[in-house]
Amino acid sequence: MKLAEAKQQFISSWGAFGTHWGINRTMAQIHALLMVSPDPITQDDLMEQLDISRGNVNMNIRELITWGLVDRVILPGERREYFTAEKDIWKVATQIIKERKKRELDPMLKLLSQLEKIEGDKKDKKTKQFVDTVSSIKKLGLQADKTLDVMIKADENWFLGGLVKIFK
Amino acid sequence: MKLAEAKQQFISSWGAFGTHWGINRTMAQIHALLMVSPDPITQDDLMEQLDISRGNVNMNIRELITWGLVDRVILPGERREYFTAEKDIWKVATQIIKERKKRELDPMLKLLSQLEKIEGDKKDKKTKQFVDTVSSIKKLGLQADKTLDVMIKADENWFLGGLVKIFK
DNA sequence: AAATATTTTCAAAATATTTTGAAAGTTCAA
DNA sequence: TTGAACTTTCAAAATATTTTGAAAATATTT
Repeated sequence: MKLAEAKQQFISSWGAFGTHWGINRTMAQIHALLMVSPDPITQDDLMEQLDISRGNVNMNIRELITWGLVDRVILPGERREYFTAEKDIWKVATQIIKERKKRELDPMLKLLSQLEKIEGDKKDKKTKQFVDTVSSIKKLGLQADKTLDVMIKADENWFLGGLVKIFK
Repeated sequence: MKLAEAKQQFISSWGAFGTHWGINRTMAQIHALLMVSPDPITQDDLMEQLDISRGNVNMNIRELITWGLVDRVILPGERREYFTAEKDIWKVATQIIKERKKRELDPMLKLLSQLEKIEGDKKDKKTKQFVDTVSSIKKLGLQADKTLDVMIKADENWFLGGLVKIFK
């Protein structure tokens, strides 16, 4: 397989993969292309290589920037903006974990705490099942929250090298 | 807050939550309702309580069954089918992890292995960046794969009680 | 076997999401 | 300050996904 073909496959699969994770296809594809591009590239490059409109590129690039996965780069003497993606995959992963935790896990835990405090007779079967379900989800969520915090703080080598041994 | 209101909130939030995870809103809502229902319920109950059509319920219930999160129950002397959800949240989590690993992680790792074997000069900057990116994603993916396998095999108490201490 | 109850299917309709592209906005060199 | 180069916005169009509901299939009872 040649580079061009492999690149296409990677971009296309990464896009499909992204849709399973609540990320839109194009955003994931832009991210994929930027990750395999050694040097910063422009919006026009992205438009051409992914065959999408200017507005689409602009929108999704900005979203990637708010996720902390892509940076704007100003090349000296150049008028146009260039873009580049974080290449360290560990940093990419922790960045994504950090953001999703903030956007999804934290609000969910907050809600579950509210719902636990429901008024009603604990002897009632329906009430009991509700509280039990909500509490156990919250418990698991809190655990995940702590575990992810540790992961975020840990450095790449510790994770890649050491974690499995601990788990074994 | 009363039970009815809390239940509504839980179902609705769980649905919204699900969409961030590639699960459709209705499927997540059905799952939520079944989780807080102490006894098995029918398709008609789901239709009424969630205000959705029969076909919709049927489709999503079957999907939940293939995910291993919901079971058909035949009550003795009853003609209609009833449905019930796994209530042990640890089992729910491991089941979801198991399925997503199979559906998403495994195929992705397979693809990345293919893409690594690209023909081309490693001294070429573009080729190098491509191989580096693909390899490091694969490495992280393999690690996640192993870690998740260990989690799936571990029992609930070990995870809920012991894991954090190890991480600290 | 016929009637009745229940479940499944799936084409069409409804809804939601993504994409486009042209106009408006911004920046900057001359 | 002007105008060319570039970026951003956003309403409308295109596309994708979800939902409906009635008909077909299946199962159960009489």
